[in-house]
Amino acid sequence: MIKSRNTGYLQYKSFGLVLQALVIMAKKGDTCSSCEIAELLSMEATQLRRILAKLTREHILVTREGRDGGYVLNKKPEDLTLAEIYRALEVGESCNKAVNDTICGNDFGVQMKMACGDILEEMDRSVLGVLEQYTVADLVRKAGY
Amino acid sequence: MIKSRNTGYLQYKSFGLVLQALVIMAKKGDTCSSCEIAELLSMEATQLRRILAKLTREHILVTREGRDGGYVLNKKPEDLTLAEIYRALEVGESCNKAVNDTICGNDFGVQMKMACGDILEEMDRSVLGVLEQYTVADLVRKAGY
DNA sequence: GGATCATTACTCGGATACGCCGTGTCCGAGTCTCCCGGG
DNA sequence: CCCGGGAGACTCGGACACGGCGTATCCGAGTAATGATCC
Repeated sequence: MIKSRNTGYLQYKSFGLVLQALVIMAKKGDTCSSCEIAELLSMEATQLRRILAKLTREHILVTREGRDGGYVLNKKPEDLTLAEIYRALEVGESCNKAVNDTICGNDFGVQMKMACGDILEEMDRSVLGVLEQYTVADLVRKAGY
Repeated sequence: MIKSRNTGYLQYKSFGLVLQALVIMAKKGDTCSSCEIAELLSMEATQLRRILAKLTREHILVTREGRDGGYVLNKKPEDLTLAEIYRALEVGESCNKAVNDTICGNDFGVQMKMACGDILEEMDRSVLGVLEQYTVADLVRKAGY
């Protein structure tokens, strides 16, 4: 078993936060600063920025610095599926990693890795299959308004 | 946003560890002490006990104390699905909770909770659907020898 | 009036301390096994 | 030989410290808007 501290549960939290942030951006349809989003979510602006930076690296968001800057969606909400977000935040990867890190390198570990690998992949595909069916626009609609 | 520390990523880790432990028990088909399992997994026996205690509470395992005691499966491996284990460890619940805890109680939060609730449930059902198809006996077989 | 440029205000993202959860270690309660003595 | 009882040993699970990750705060680099100045 690999001796690694918890790395990754934060991904699930990030997923929840990002979904909300994206809905806010989609509703406004214009650049949103991290401060105004953070206030709506009752959280720290810096933490939100750290999370949104990941989406920027994946070109889901575009940042505009300077006065009246902020984040803008790089795609239309109806073209942005939740699966893309899930992948960008590496939620599935971190879950997979969490399980795999519990498997040590001895013979038994190698056997278990073979046995679990397929199932873990199937779980991941299954979740992504669900998330492919929803877009940010769907969330906006479901949220009312 | 509820101010709560991370509670739950450990569930995924536990899932991986428990899968291995159950395979070991199924292979042996007899009572296994936490020590011998922990040694195979290169981990602390106490940590393993903490996790297996959950399965005992759910009557998936039975503990035998005293000399030559340990843990025994309460069902035949071919009747024990991975979904039961997933549920017993509350993996899905903790993921769900992680996302929901990011949603604060203001009006926007209420809207988001409505919008996300169905999707989160669907994700959970999807994962459980996959795990229903596999049993511990399948893992033992896939692990080869 | 229109263009140019310095100032300003506001943004994002990295660096640094603090706090809580997960981990490691230890110990007690409980019970099954084993061995010995007696019938 | 068979049975009962006590010692022993090994088990699980709860209690108590330590360390690392997540969080919060701060600050610097960068850029777009603004207003003044000049043509």
